[in-house]
Amino acid sequence: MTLRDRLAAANLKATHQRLTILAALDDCKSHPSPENIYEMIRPGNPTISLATVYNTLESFARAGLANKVASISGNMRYDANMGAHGHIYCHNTDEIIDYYDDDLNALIIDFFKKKKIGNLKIKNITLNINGDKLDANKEVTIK
Amino acid sequence: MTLRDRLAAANLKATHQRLTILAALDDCKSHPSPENIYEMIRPGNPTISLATVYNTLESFARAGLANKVASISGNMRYDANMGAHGHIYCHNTDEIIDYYDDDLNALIIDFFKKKKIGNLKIKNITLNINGDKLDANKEVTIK
DNA sequence: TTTGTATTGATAATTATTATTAACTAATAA
DNA sequence: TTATTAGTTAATAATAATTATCAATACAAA
Repeated sequence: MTLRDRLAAANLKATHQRLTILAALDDCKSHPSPENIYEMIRPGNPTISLATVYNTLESFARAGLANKVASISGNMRYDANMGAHGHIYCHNTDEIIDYYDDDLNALIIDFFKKKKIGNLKIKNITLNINGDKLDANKEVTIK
Repeated sequence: MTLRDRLAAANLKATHQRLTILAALDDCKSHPSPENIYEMIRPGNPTISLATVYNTLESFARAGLANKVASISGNMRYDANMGAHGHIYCHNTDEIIDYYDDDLNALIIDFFKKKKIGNLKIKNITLNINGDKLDANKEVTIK
C-alpha cells in the first residue's frame, strides 16, 4: 500500500508535506517526537514548518495512520507501527523501543477474554517495560 | 513506615514541603500532575510554590519514592504506588487508573523468566490498557 | 543555640504545543 | 488545460508546561 493510498484511505489529501512526514515516520523504527521528524526532513524540505509537523502528526493519529505514544520525558511521540506491540522505555536515554512477542500476545489476548473491563472502549493493550539501558550506545537485546 | 522514615530512607531531609507533598501523593489513588498536587495542598499550605512541587516530585522519582507515569496528554504524572501494577489510560478523560490482577501478574512474571532482555536494567513491567471511557462520569469496572 | 548546607519561594527564562490567518495547493469538473 | 473550491500550510503569535536562578530560609548536626 503506497503512501498515497494510505492517506486516501484515511481521507487525507496527499500533500507533499504529508507524504514526506509519513515516509519519515515509517522510516524510523524508534518513536520520534515532532521535533525529531522536523530535523529528519528539514535537509530535503527546508520550507516545511515545525507547526505543520505537529499538526500533521496529530491528524495522522486522529485518522488512524499513527499512534500517539506516551513518554516519560513528557514530550509527545508518534508511532507508525499500528500492529499490536509493546514498548521498552529506556529512562536514561529517553528511547522507546518496540517489543513484540507472539506468545506474550496470545497470553494477553487469552487473559482478557476472561476479564471484562466495563465502561471502557479498549483501543489496545500494550505491555511496557521500564528500565535503564546499561550501555547507552548498544542496543537492547531480546532473546 | 512514617512519611519521615520514608524520606530518611531515601536520603531526603524531612522538610514541611516534602512531608506535605508526599502525603498528598499517597492520598490520591489517581495519578496527579504537579499542578494537581499544587491545587490539593494549596488550601492548607498557601506558601508552597508550584516550582517546589515540580522539583519535589522529581526528587521523589529520583529517590525511588514515586514513579513517573507517562501520559498521552503530554504533561507529567506521578504515582506513589510503587508496587507492581498496570494502568488504564482513558484518552478522552485523561485519567490514568491503576489496574492490578494477581493472575496476570503471575503470568507476566512467568513469561519473563523465560525471555531475557539484555543491556537493560528493568525497573518494572506494566500492562497498559488504552481506551476511551464510554460514560465519562462513571467508573471503569473490572470483573 | 549556632552554623553550614540543602531547600525553598518568587520569578524569570525556556521549551513544548496550539491557535490564527493569509497565502497556497490538490482534487474535481468544465 | 484552466477555474473553482475546500482543505492545507507557513509564519508567527499566543499559551501552557517546565526548568533555572538566586537570595532568603529552615533543617539537622554539633
